Amino acid sequence: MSKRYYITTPIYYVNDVPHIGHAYTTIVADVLSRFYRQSGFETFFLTGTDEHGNKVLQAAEAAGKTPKAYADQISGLFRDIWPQLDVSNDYFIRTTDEKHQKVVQLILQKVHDSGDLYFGEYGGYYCFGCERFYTQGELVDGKCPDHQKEPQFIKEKNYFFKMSKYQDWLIHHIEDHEDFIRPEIYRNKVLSFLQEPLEDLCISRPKNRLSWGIPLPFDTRYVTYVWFDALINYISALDYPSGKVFQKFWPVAEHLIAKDILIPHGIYWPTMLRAAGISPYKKLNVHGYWNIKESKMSKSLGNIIRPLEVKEKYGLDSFRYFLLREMTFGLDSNFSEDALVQRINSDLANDLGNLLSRTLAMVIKYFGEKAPSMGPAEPIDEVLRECAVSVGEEVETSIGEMAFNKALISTWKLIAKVNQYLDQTAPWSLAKEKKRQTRLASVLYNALESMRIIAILIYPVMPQTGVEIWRQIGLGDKLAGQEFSQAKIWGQYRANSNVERVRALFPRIDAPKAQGWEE
RNA sequence: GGCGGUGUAGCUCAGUUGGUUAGAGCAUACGGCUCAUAUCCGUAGUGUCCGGGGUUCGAAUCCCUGCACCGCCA
Repeated sequence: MSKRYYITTPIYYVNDVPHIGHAYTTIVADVLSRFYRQSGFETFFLTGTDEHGNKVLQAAEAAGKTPKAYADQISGLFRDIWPQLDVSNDYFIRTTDEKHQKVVQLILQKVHDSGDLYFGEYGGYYCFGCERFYTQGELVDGKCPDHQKEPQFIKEKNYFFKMSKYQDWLIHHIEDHEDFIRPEIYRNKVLSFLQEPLEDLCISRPKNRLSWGIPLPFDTRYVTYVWFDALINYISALDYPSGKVFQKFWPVAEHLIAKDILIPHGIYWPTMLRAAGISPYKKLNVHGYWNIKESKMSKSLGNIIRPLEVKEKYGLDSFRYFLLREMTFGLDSNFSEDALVQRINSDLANDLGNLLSRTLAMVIKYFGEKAPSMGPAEPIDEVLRECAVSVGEEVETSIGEMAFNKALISTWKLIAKVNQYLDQTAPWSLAKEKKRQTRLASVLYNALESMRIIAILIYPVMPQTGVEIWRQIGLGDKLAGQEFSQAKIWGQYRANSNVERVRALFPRIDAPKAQGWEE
């Protein structure tokens, strides 16, 4: 079986503009797809927007627009931001796409035909703002906790999906597949949720109450509940049922989500797939939240981080590096400008940037832009080589485990090793001794060779920086085509390449450059 | 109220199935180098591992209990 990889982000709900949370999820997906592409996998990377439902309708009304026009606008914001963050998605799906709507109707019909949908009545307290029913216990002083409004008691007939029918199957599936939901903490949460009997899922909304949705194919008085609609994007984008892309990529599907949408992805979606006769996705990867100054990010606190503002101020690769280095996948992390500047100065400018700078400076000074060649290896060279090879393996393992911080820590172990190597071999001293020119060449070759490996290792996280290093050490512009495996083989750097010391990779940030967006 | 998580050096966090003087990075102090973005290398630390009790030859690690913060459910 050929190597394939399919990664999705959630489709983002268009009642909100892109913030750091969206950026994180999508950049992680980008890092993964770059890494797997680099490792010889045929990959498909999907993102998009979720556009139906009451909240969109309300936001549209508030903006004085039709829901479609409003959705077009916000969806456009998402579509346009990704290239600016070097996100290399293969496709962008919208739930208002005709192709998607048809698949939703197809699935609904299929599940209806097989008897897993039934028409029933439900009465309860309904908050129109939340577009959901509340139980008495959830209400605070009889009001919806989000909207501070009293929900109305409504009784209506709707279609229900027999989710409970698949409960036992799902429990067994999760128990039998250790990595189906990861990290483990979220797997346990889903399992504990499944300890209680599942209720059937209401999958319709009467049109007279909510018109902005996909009509049920078998009863046009109703539209589809947003989650039932949205989750299907993961297969409609692949041209389910007959698309070649679907055949190729669905068996290796991995979803990437934040913890707030664990239940729909961990429970609704696999049971829906089961009912529709489709195999479950392979893995659900769940990450935590970015807190801002120790508190939740929220519109009301006004502490929304705009990805493009961070990029503008500190550079894209610095931002991507920070996101991946700072968060332990699965746990919450803190975002602060101080921490970002700290990372930029110490990890990027001092360790990595300065390493490239000093290496190139010496090559040019002693060999005039023509990269030297490797001589006989001394013990200290062996130590460096072994470090590089093992770091390559560690990075590979860590990314496979979604441990991006560990992958970067390993890479920085190599960077530190090269700095130490230069210190111990002291090429500036060798340069003063005529007899030691061969050794001098060898030492600088090894430093350049290390930079070649480092460029490959950081490429998924920092594509521009990887390419920049590749270019400056004289290997051209084609880093993207390099196999990851080349990072684990020592001695691939081409002697006589024309090195070029263009500019500092990461300028130091001296003063607290800014107050600003996080206050 | 039920379930779960977290609480380790000034800061951010690692700590594998309980085992010798509890670790890393940053920040701090001192020393070295001078190729480099005043960068790099080396050395030095400091901790009632949230409190209390228990199991054990031995517990940050297991059990009970209390406190604080967080999350999910009701």
